Amino acid sequence: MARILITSALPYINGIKHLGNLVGSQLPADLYARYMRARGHEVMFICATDEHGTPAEIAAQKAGKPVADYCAEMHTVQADLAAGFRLSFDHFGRSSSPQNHALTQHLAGRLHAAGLISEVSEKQVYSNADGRFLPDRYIEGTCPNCGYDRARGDQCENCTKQLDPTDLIDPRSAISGSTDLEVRETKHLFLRQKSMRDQLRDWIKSKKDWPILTTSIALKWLDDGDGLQDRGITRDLDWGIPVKNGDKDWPGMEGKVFYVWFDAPIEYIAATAEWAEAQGKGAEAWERWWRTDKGADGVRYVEFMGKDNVPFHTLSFPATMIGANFDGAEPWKMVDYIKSFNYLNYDGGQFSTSQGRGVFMDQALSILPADYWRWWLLSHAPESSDSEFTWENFQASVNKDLADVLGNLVSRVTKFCRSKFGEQVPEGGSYGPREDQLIADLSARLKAFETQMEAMEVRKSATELRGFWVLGNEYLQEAAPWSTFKTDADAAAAQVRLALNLIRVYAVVSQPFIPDASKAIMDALGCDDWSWPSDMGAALATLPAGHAFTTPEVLFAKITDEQREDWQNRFAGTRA
RNA sequence: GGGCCUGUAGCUCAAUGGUCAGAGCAGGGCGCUCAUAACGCCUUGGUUGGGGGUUCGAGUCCCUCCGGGCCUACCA
Repeated sequence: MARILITSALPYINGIKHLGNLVGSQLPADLYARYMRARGHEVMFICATDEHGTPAEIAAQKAGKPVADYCAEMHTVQADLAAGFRLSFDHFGRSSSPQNHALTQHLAGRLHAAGLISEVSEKQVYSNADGRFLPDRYIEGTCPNCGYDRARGDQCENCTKQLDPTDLIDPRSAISGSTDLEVRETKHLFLRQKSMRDQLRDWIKSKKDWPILTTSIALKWLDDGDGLQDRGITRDLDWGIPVKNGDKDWPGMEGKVFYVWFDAPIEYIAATAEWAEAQGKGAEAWERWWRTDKGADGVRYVEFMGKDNVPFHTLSFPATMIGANFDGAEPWKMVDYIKSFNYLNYDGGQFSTSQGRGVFMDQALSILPADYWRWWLLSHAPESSDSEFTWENFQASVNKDLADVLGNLVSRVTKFCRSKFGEQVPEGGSYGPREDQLIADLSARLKAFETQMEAMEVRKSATELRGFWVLGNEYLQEAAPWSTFKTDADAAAAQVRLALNLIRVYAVVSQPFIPDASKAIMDALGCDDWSWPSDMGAALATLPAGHAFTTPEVLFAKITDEQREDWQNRFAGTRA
C-alpha cells in the first residue's frame, strides 16, 4: 500500500466555476483519488478556495459586502457545489485560514534567512478614487500604437502590443473609470528565484516522465530571454496575509500583504494542517505528508492543474520549498508528478467566468445529476489539446455510453431475472467455457484500465472502462439466457447469476467515474462489498445464490432532443 | 514579434520511425427479442491541412506555407 498525496489547483473565490475549470483540475484529481483509494492506497486529497488578490476585493465590493464575509459565503457555495459533483476532498480548505497565515509567514521568514528575499522599490499607479494601487491590467486607456480606446495597461487586446501603463493615453481605472491616477513609489519583497535557476532546471530535467505541456512551459520560463526573473511576492492590498518575517514584524512592510500566488500553493500544506486540526489530530498528522524528515519520504505527490497554473507550480512554489530548506532543517515534500490540462471550450468559443459564457457548476447540477457531467467531462478531458463541449456531443455520449451500454445492461439483467427467477440470485447450473472466456476477457480489460488509470490517462481510462462494460452486453447476447431458459432453466440460472455479479463488479470499477450510479447499483444489489476485483473469478462469485436484490430504477435517463434544444438555447448567451 | 501545443473518417479521438492508419458515435445491412426504440454481428467511409526534404521505411523527424489554440512574468 502506497501513500499518495493529491492536490487540485485551487479554484479562485470570485464566483462559481464553470465546467472548464472543473475538468481542468478538480475532477480528474478526484478520479485519481477515488481510484487510488479503491485500490487500497492511503490517499490525502486536498483542495481549497484561493481567496486573496485584487479580483476578490473587487468582487466583494460589487456584491456590497466586506471581503471577509464575501469570501466566507463564496467558500460555502463552492464547497456545496464540490460536494454536489461528489468531489471527494479529504479537506476543502481556505487560503485565508489561520494555518495558512502562519505557514506563509513562516516560509517567508525562512526564505529571508536564506538570503533569498530582496527589497525592491517600484513605481506603481495608484487610483485615488478607488483607494488602491492598480495592477497593470486594471488600467485602461487609448493604445499609443493603434488608437484602440480600451487597451489595458499590460497589453493592447486590439493590436496585441505589450504596453506599460504609463504608455497609455488618457489612462483611467478599469474599476471605477476614474482618471484621478498618480504614480507612487512603493516597496516590495521579491523572491530571488533567479539565483535558483540552475537548481530548478536540474530538478525539472530530472522529471523525465512529465507531460510535455508541463515541462515545456517550465523550461520556457527558465531559459527564455534573460531567463527566470525574480518575482514580487507582496502587494499593497488590505485583504491577504500580512507580511511578516515568521512571527515577527517586517520593518518597512507594514500594511502590505503577500501576493496571492505566493500563499496559494502554500495553502496545499496549510489545508492539510486544517484537516489535521478538524480531525482533532496533532501536527504530526499533516507533517507525515509534507515533511520528508517526518514520514513524507515515502509519499508520492501528484498535482493536477490547468496549463495556466504550470509556471507557479514548476518554478515559484518549488523555489519556495527548496529555499526554505537552505540549511537542511526543513525538507519539504516536492511534487513528483504534475498532470496539466488544456482548456475546454464551449460551443465554438471559450468558457468565461468574467463574461458568464458557458455552463457553470450550479447550472449543470440543476439540469442533470453529477454522474452525467462527470462521465462526459472525464471521457473528453482536454489532455492533448483544447477540447470542445457541444450539446450534441454531450447528448450522444451520455445516451450511448451511460444509458445504453451500462444503464440498459443493468436493466435487462435485473428485469430478466425478476421475471424468470424472482428478485434473488438464481440457484443451479454451472459455468462452462463461455464463462471462463468472459472471465479472461474481463481480466485483460481490467488490467488495461488499471494501466491507463495509473498513468493518469483520463480519456483512455474512460475508453477502457466503456469497453469493460461492453463485454457484459456481448456475453449476454451470446449466452442468450432468454433462449436457454426455454430448454435448460439451470443453465439460464447460472448465466443470470454471473450477469448479476458482473453488474456488481461494474459498480465497483466504475465508481471513480460515476460514484452515484455505482452506489445505486450496489444498493439495489443489497451489497456493500467494494473490494477491487483483482481476482475476477472470485469477484464474480461474491453474490451467492439466494441473495436478494431489488430491481433498480432507470440508472440514466436519456437526454431527449427537446431537452437538448432547450438547454442549448438557455445557455447560448451569457449569464446575468 | 518570440516560444510552445495542435491539424488524422461526417463528429470526438487513437496510433515507442516499422503489418493494410485504428476505435467509438453517426450512416448502411443482418440477427436477436431479456432490456431505457435497447443489445450483438457485419459493413461503407482517409492523398493523415498544402508543398518540399531525410530514410530501406514518415501520421510520426527536418524545412516551408496555411488554419486553430495557449503563454509571454502586475488577472489568478
